Amino acid sequence: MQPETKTRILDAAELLFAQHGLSDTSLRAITDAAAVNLAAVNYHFGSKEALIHAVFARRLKPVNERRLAMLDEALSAKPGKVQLRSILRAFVLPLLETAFLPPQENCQVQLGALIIRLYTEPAQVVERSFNEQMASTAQRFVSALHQAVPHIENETLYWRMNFCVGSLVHTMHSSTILKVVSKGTINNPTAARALEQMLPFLEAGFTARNQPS
Amino acid sequence: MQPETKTRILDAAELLFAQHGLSDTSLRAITDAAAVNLAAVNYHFGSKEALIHAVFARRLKPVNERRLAMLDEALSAKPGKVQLRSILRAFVLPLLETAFLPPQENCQVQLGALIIRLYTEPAQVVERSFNEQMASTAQRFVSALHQAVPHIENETLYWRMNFCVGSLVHTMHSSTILKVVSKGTINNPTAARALEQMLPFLEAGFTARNQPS
DNA sequence: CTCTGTTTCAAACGTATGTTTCATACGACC
DNA sequence: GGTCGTATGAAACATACGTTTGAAACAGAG
Repeated sequence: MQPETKTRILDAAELLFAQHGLSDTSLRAITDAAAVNLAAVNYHFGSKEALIHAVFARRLKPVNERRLAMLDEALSAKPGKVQLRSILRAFVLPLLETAFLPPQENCQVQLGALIIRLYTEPAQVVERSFNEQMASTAQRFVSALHQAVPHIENETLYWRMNFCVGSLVHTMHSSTILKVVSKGTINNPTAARALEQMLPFLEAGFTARNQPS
Repeated sequence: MQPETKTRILDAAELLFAQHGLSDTSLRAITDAAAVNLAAVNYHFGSKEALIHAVFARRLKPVNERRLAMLDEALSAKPGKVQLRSILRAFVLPLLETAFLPPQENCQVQLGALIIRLYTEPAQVVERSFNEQMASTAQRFVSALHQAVPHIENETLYWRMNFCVGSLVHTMHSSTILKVVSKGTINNPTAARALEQMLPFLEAGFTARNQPS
């Protein structure tokens, strides 16, 4: 028995989904890349839709677990004064590090491009994956942020959380755009580089007062 | 002669592309919605790919023109001291106002969901549209920002520009996510509301110093 | 070895896709 | 009114898709 078949499919599917999108990746392309039989997908996963769900779940689950672990640590560090930056880091770092992970031998994670699919492919396929993995996580971070910057009203906090997610997702996805706009100055951004650029930006944004323009 | 056929196709295609994605929208679905013959698409546009390009060009061109016009105004207002916020507004407002436009009679613009496709559908189809419309615009804004916040080094400016685009794109796209996370508090965001939330956030982010964490 | 449950394989099924074809209808111009 | 370039129409084309089928290969247990 080769239990590798399932993971081989997952690896190939993840890469191709990230590169070409969910709909533009055929099961035949996946099974060819994985060097398995076409019928293996339906045998092991049941359907293409179920495969998509499995691909996302495999990556998002550990990321969100690490996020919440870091958040707990950030919240318990100083009971009185909650550090804004450590909360932001807990939200941002696990995703960035996974996204900018250098390609492994068998399985090259392409989380950035993959996550974009979560936000674009409109079917319930993806909405389910998102709600399961992300919604509760986001809720916990919002309430943590509320402690860190109590002078910011709730609605503004939601907006800024949204901006934060946008910056994060876009950073993971479009390092190519970054390359183009910077005329090649920024070539191969690492997670650490992205982090040290991102945290001051977000921190300043979250503490800003909403003075009228 | 009905010149409306082309625009009817464009309108239907734009709506369906935004809702279901480029690949998941068939020409038959478009022509059915537009109440035109199936062959009309290939007759008027040549191919599905050319139709996609036309759909994007129709919306992005006026947005970028307005952006550059507002940027010129912002730069010429005070020759000595360039206002950061007016630059950011020039970059953000045209897109937001188009994205949050209430649905018209014939043609309901869905620019937010549409733009996401630009960043996701990886084919050269879309890359061409992006490069044509966006690259030069971004360049001009970066150099304008350089005047407004001269104490920020160039690489950081590129990163922040990227964060800005991410916040913008994500805001236009995921008003539904905003609704979910805010538990319904934020229901139907307008362009003005998004703007007054976004500008202080971005302004603070752009002026922030990159102190180490 | 035989039997049983699991996994692989080649082939086929039905359907949906983008594109093309060719005949018809329309509208302006001489 | 006849003619020509443009536009529409119904139908067909070839291909690619997700899924299913049924037989073969394989594993471990009795």
